[in-house]
Amino acid sequence: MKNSIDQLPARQQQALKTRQKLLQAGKEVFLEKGFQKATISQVIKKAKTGYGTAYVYFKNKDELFITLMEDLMNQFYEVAEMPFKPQAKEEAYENIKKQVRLFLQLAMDERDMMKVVKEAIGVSPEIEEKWYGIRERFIERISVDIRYAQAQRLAKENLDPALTARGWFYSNEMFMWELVMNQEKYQINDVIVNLTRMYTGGLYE
Amino acid sequence: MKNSIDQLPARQQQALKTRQKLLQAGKEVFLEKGFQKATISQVIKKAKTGYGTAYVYFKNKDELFITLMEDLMNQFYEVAEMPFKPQAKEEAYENIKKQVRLFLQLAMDERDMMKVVKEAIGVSPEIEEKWYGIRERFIERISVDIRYAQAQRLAKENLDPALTARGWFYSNEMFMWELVMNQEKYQINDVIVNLTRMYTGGLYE
DNA sequence: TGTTTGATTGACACTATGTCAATGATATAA
DNA sequence: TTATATCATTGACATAGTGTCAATCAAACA
Repeated sequence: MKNSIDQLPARQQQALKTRQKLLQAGKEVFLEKGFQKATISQVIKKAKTGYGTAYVYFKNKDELFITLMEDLMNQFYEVAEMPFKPQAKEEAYENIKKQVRLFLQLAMDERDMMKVVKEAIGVSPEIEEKWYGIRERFIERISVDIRYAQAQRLAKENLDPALTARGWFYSNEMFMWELVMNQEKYQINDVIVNLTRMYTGGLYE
Repeated sequence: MKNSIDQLPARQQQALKTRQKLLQAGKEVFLEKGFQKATISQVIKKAKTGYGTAYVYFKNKDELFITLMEDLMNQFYEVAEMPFKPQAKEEAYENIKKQVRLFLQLAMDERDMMKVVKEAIGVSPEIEEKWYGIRERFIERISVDIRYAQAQRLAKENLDPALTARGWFYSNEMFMWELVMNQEKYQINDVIVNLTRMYTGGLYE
């Protein structure tokens, strides 16, 4: 149990605690005010620290938010890495549906936070970059899956894996944001079924 | 020729001219600095007017930018309203390809401005709203097209027109932004062909 | 106990916004 | 022609946020 928090020197303990207070207060303020309207003053007030203290632990508002996002983003990375080795078209269809559901469900489980994330992506280049990392990870992974399906003669070979993966993820991502911002508008299941049908079979007879 | 600019009272002429100077200066500043880093001070300096003058003609930076966007947005509306009455699957495929090309081409022709638009969408709820208007117009129009194709027995009837239209537009939109931000990464033709193939025929055999 | 180290702090300099009372120039009326 | 009304123009001001830093305070150490 070396390095357990409660046997650190009291000074470092205190510092850790201050940092935690700032993170907790930050989360509350971001959820309440949104990203743009949240200010450092509101955070330090809620955390009961001095103004300068926030800047000791975080370079600025963006960095504070990125730290708060990290957990959530790691969960997305996990979904992106799901294995995919279908032996038949039907199995592929089911696998795909399952991954779409996990992706959308994760976003909906963290809906309040995801709303703030969306706002933050638009405002802060650093946070946008973080999200692009997730996106590219998904697309890379889906590309691999498509190449695998093509090798198995399940998928059409005249489609470019990278472009197809990208287009497919874009639809998923945008529906995700739509559901996050506008839960009531669509049934999550309808979205999944329609997306997957489109992807696997196309629109035309 | 009633109301032609040069027979208005000199005072109104002057006012019009001031407004134009602000718009021109605004465009230059936005293109040079981007949306967030553009300031009213930079604009009025370039327009050679007093600080307060900008606020006489525009409520704030957002309104000034929206005025500058208007032309461009109307061009998108025109693309959205393109007619679509295919008699056969091949004709549908060609029609769709044509519309995708117009959409992407318009964005690329106004690439510098579209970069700023993208940034502005993320920062300003009013501007985001404007873009959502365009998006919904496209989706509405595509939904109609899909229903038409379904009625003609060209398109699969087990797909929901509204959801399918939305998913399809999302792919197009996101590729558009990708091309705008990152021209060199993809060949515009490859994108069009792959998107259209996916949409009409799906990924799986 | 005295000294060093590092956590904490708020005042400060800076940058931007949006408002408004004053100014100046044009149109109108006498 | 002159007086007056109208309205475009203006920059100083109040406000609100950011990020920095020299000073302070308390724990660790010698």
